[in-house]
Amino acid sequence: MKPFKPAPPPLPTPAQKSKRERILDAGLKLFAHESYQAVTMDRVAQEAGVAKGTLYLYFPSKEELYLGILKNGFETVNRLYNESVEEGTDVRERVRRAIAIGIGFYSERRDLLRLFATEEPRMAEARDRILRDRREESIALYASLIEEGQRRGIFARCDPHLAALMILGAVRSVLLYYETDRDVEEIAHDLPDLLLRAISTRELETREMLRAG
Amino acid sequence: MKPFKPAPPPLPTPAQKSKRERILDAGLKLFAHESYQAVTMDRVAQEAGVAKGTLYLYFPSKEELYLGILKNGFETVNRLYNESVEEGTDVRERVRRAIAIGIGFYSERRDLLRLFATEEPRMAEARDRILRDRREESIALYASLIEEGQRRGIFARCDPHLAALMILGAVRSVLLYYETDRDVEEIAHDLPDLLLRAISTRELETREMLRAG
Amino acid sequence: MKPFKPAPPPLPTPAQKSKRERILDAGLKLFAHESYQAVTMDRVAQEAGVAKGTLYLYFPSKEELYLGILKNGFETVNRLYNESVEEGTDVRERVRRAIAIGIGFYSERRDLLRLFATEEPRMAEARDRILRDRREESIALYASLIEEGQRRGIFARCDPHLAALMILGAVRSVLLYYETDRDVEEIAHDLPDLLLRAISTRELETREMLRAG
Amino acid sequence: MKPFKPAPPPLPTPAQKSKRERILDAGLKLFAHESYQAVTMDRVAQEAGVAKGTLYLYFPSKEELYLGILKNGFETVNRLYNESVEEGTDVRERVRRAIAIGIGFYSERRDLLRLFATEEPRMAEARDRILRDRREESIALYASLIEEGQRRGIFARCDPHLAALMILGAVRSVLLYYETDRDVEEIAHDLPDLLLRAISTRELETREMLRAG
DNA sequence: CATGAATGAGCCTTCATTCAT
DNA sequence: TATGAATGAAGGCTCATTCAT
Repeated sequence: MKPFKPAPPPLPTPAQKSKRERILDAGLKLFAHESYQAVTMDRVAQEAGVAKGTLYLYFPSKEELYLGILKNGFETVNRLYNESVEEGTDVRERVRRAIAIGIGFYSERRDLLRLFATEEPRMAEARDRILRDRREESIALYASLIEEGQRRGIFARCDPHLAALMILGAVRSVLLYYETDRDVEEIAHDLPDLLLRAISTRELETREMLRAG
Repeated sequence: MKPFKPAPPPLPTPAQKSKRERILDAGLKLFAHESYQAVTMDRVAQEAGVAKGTLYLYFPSKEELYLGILKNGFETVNRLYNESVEEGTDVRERVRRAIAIGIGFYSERRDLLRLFATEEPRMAEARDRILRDRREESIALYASLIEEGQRRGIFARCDPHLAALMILGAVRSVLLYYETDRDVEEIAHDLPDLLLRAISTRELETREMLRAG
Repeated sequence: MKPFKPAPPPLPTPAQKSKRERILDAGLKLFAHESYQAVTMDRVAQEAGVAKGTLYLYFPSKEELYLGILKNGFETVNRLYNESVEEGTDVRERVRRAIAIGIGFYSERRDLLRLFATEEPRMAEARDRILRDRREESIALYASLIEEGQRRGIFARCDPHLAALMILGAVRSVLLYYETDRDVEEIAHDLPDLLLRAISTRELETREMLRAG
Repeated sequence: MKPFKPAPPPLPTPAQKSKRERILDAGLKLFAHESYQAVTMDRVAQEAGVAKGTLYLYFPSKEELYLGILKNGFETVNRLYNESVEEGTDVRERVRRAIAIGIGFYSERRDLLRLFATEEPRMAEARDRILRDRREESIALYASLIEEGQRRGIFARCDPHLAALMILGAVRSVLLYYETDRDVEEIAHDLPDLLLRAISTRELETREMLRAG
């Protein structure tokens, strides 16, 4: 998958970032590629360019550092996500956009994706809860969109919860494992297509097909 | 999700199993629920009912034990999977069956599912390779089925690789997170329905709909 | 033991005290109740209401801070002790007064008592020396009083050094562990009685008893 | 103070002792001379001639190791003390013997003495409780002897609790600080003399003096 | 084959001390 | 003087691995 924007806007150089940000960045980079236990505080400190003790000025423990990274990631996601959302369009378009935004967003933030996607079993109560909450939020979003579409006769009768899980799983899977040269924009177009066909009523689909020629 | 078969065929009791099997079982049970690093050789030994030193008679290291569990799991999967496959039916039916078998199989083997689904990042070269190989095998299976269907005009024009990832991701997602009272058989029916609609040509679908009434 | 004076004369409020005094007070309070190593410079600074760096403006190290507290304590003891001493009375009375003053003094200064009484072994050469010097000073005081009494035939023949240690140990023990509702004044009367009987000649004692009734 | 027995019976060589005993011995030696926090597990291990991990096979934590040493010490004390006690003699003799035994016992076990005598503030709830219990046991012993003596008219009217503390404090003080060339046996004779005179009735004393010449 | 006591490298965390402001 | 963020050496504890029995 080719990244959405080959050249991201120049980020502030490390020197401009706060220590806290440097630590969060360093942690994200490491935790995204290695298991919780495999990442040592020594290496986080080294990667962040600070002394080990400094980590503990900002986070009381490794556990809290990890959770801090997670929470920080979610805040980023939510902020950027909310900026991208447009209301008012029809349900099919909103589903399409939700999927496309997700793909575009994470394709630029591989580390965040890996962090969230990692199913590290029972790392900690707190971590599990955060991830679970996040997941359920997403499921609820898709499920409610689907229910709305069903009420309007646009989406076929099916278990909205099941369909929502299908969508989420498909997106995750493609983001993590789709190794290809195709542009992200294309994927962000094709995958929603596939998924929308799965849940749309035939009637509508057929009509669309006819319209499209 | 209600389990497929409430009473599985009586497995050999621990006493009848070889030491190696007891160790593999114990390891699976533990690694499925806790991170690699959180599982200690002490606890594996205790769970298996053998002395710690004995583990090293069968596996040269913790790493190899983990890989052994993984490999053993795949052998089980492959053996049982192959027993279930029936050739000759049409492509749509084969896709449906592949999905349904996957759901049925793993819904009875939660530990195995968790072990495979756990994306423990970069635990080790070897481990990653095994999981990746496994995944690519599955992708290839679905992709080739889809290509076949496309050649026969049953499946719509789409990127078979992308569609295969969609299917795998959807199945994984539903298996891991679909918390419901519905029977597994129902899920194993509904999810393939959704997924097949995503990839089937409209013409066929419409015809089917008409046929179905 | 009930304190000697329920309401001590109003001490200068923290605001009036110099930084150095505030640090010494804070340190005394903490070191009296926790081991040297358990007291952190952070907490001393917090308790004193100054920044951590400020501690190092007044004391070059934690060790020196501790010694400073010790020395300051001894200066206080000596100053107040000297104020209380009255010369000229007979030996028995001077022994009695020495004991009583010690009891009265420390019963009002529990923190100081705890600090001196704490036998933190080998904390440091310097500290040990200070405490040892202090102890030997006290021993010498009592021993010389006893010797004087022996010369005058008032005290029985015994090892003055041994008797001095007995007195000091008894006072320390009672101050630290005598948990009772009796007034300190009573203790400061009864304990010297006991100790004086231990060292006085029988003849004298008997005579006194007769005199007392 | 010259030790009671210059040549103790040949102790089992380190090789004969169990690992647990070696660890307890090493710990006692270190904790007796340095504060709890100043003693590192590394040094205990080195002193005991075992690897650091081995300590944790026998004691779950440094804290428990310390308490183990304390408890072990008390068991030793109690066992040997009980062996030395002779009943039936008169109260004065029993007090004298109690003191003398204590002096003799600890003069041979300086490390144990230092460990018990160390007033390390608030090291831990558990430790404090053990030492306090121990102390109160001793106090109770002496107090009850004194009360018995008072009932029989042998001891003078005084606060038995106060007198008990005097005795304990005196013994502690002499054991810890009496640096002299005199034999322990002599001390073990002289100190009880002093202390008994403090609590005995004059009448009796006078009679004794007359008897003695 | 089987055992489990012993080992010691490695990690999280603390805290005395420094120094730029 | 005063501050407090930053440092990094050191300590308690874990656990994979070994090996004598």
